[in-house]
Amino acid sequence: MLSIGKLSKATGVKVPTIRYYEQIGLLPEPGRTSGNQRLYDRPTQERLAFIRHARDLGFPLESIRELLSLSDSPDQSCAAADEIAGRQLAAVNARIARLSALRDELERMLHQCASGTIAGCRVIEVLGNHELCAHDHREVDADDAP
Amino acid sequence: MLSIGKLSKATGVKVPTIRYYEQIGLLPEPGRTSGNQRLYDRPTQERLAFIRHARDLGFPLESIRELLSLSDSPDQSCAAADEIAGRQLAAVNARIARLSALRDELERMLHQCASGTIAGCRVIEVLGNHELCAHDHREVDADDAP
DNA sequence: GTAAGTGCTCTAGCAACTAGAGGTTCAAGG
DNA sequence: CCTTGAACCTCTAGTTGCTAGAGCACTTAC
Repeated sequence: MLSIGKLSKATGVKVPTIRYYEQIGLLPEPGRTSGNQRLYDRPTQERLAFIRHARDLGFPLESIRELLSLSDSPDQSCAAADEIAGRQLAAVNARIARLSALRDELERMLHQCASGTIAGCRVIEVLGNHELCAHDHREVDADDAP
Repeated sequence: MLSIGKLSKATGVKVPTIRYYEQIGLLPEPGRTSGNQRLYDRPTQERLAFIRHARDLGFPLESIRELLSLSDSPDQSCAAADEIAGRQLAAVNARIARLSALRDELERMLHQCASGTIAGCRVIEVLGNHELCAHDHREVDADDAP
């Protein structure tokens, strides 16, 4: 049985994040010590490792919730799990495509800059005038800000 | 002079988003009609187009704020603008690298799946056990969920 | 004149956490 | 045994970049 701090070190998930996962029902409410501190058993540790790994792979928490409930019923077909992973793969590919277009545009912008004053700065100019762009990077869906 | 709806159509920025930009000080408070409705002039329309374009390129609003204040002082060196764009390029490249690793891992996971039951599902198995991964996709920084 | 459409303000919500306040409990050293 | 400091507790609020909805006022076209 592990305290929340030990569990955090063991899985690489921060302490407040673990409590957050409990709050939203991804992790079960753990047992407590007499002094009301959380105590985690092995299965919960594995569950958290699963969540952590899926998050590392970019799965949203809602998908992880589905995957967890699938892994709780081992006799079902794994088609559902494949579908979730496939969706995630498609999303990742779309984001890569989008970001590649952005990278090209940013590089173009930077290469054109003669390092003069703002008045002639290509960076500012291109941002102000979409006509100066090589391609259309607007009409894609998701947010990609860091 | 444009109403907020017309401005929205002209720039492709949604009406509530325009009001939000005003609220956080990215756009100046516009004039109003006698009936208290916003009226936008040409410079503000250009400013919004600039914001929109920079957002499309993934710049965070804080960087856009800096870029806007730079573009207001045309005699300065554009080194600062270059630096911001360079930071954004670095961030985009990092995200592309990260996402490429994730894509590889997801593809590996999916290819290995024999489409049987959950009990033998590689997707679930790999997620539960990081040892089964080809490489380390964890230690990178930003969040990449869609 | 009236009805549809557009505008107004305000509050609350989304993902997925993170940070802080203000207090309790545990573990190790003396 | 007692103290000290780290780790724990709950709760609220903030982050980013919007989006949705309630409940009104105004404008425009017929």
